[in-house]
Amino acid sequence: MTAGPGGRGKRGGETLLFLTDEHLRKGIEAMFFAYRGFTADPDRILEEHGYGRAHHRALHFIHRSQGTTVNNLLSILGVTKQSLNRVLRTLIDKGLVESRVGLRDKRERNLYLTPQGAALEQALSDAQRARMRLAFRNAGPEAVAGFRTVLEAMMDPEMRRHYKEPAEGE
Amino acid sequence: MTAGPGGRGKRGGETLLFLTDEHLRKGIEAMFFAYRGFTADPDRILEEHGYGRAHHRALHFIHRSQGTTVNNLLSILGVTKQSLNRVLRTLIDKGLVESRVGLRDKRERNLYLTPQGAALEQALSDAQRARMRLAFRNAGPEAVAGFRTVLEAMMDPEMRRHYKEPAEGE
DNA sequence: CTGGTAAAGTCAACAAGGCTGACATAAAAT
DNA sequence: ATTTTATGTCAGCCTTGTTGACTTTACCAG
Repeated sequence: MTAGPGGRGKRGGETLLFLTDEHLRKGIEAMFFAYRGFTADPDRILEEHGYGRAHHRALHFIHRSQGTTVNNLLSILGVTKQSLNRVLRTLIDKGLVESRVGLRDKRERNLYLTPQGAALEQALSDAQRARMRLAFRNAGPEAVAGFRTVLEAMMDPEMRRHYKEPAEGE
Repeated sequence: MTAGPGGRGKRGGETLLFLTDEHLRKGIEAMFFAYRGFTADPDRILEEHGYGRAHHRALHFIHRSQGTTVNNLLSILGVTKQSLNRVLRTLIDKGLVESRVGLRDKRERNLYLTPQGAALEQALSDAQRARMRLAFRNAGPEAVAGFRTVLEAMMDPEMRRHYKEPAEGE
């Protein structure tokens, strides 16, 4: 039905793409299985501490942009504030995250990792990076570049923005 | 504001392969954001029909290997039989999947998509393939090869087996 | 034939993490 | 002075994962 032939006669040096449904199905399954591997190691660590994947995501993005606001985190994570709040509350209660009243705007809360929170984030991302480092090394530099290029093309534009501008500049 | 405090410099041990922590972090975020895009389109369709992502996965792998057994599906999906059964039951009740008693082994159930199930699977994978096709086309053939190589290296070995041997040959 | 094992299905209870809706407070903006 | 914004919270619901216990049916080995 959807047997669209690849970019036949692509301009420039681009060779023709062989985009059969079968080819694309393999790509789909690759995403599925690889994502499982991608989350497996952190998941194991999180479980030991009684946290979940949602906590990992919050820790990650707070670490990436220390001092970020709740609203910014919401738009990156794409969940409701009630959902994020449940996670954030436990992180704050357990002393992994600190919430400081905003300086310019006192309605905002600026989020920071405490030393304890930074330690867990470190452990999680060490585990995740270890697997990715191995994968990258086995695949080689060109494959890595291709990997990044395709993933970026697969993002929603909104998310691509968050990806390319890690800062909370506004 | 882009650089957090104490950003562990770009002096990882393996500088030779440019695998800095920063580089790896970008890879991690690429996976996160891209996976969201990857599931976004099917999710929308599923919601209209009152199904969830778990139903999609079941439909996908039954489609891929028509006649597969419940046990095989369990090992691919990596969930408990109670969890799968809940999903499978609704798919069978709603007439999307047919469960036939095994021929060689009557304890087994061989799973097939009904015309109705095949139609939904088609709609879902059309949507998912459309996005992937665009991403592949924009990225070019070399990037696609790299993408596949890295993802495969990121899978757990067990899952790599399921990935490379789509049949249920055991 | 019989006892053990395997495949599938089911019930019950629970947890994580999404969601909606309603509402409260403080601070900023108009 | 009023409205809007940022945050937080309560309550309830849904999906999808988990454990544990148990049943039925069928295969298989002794």
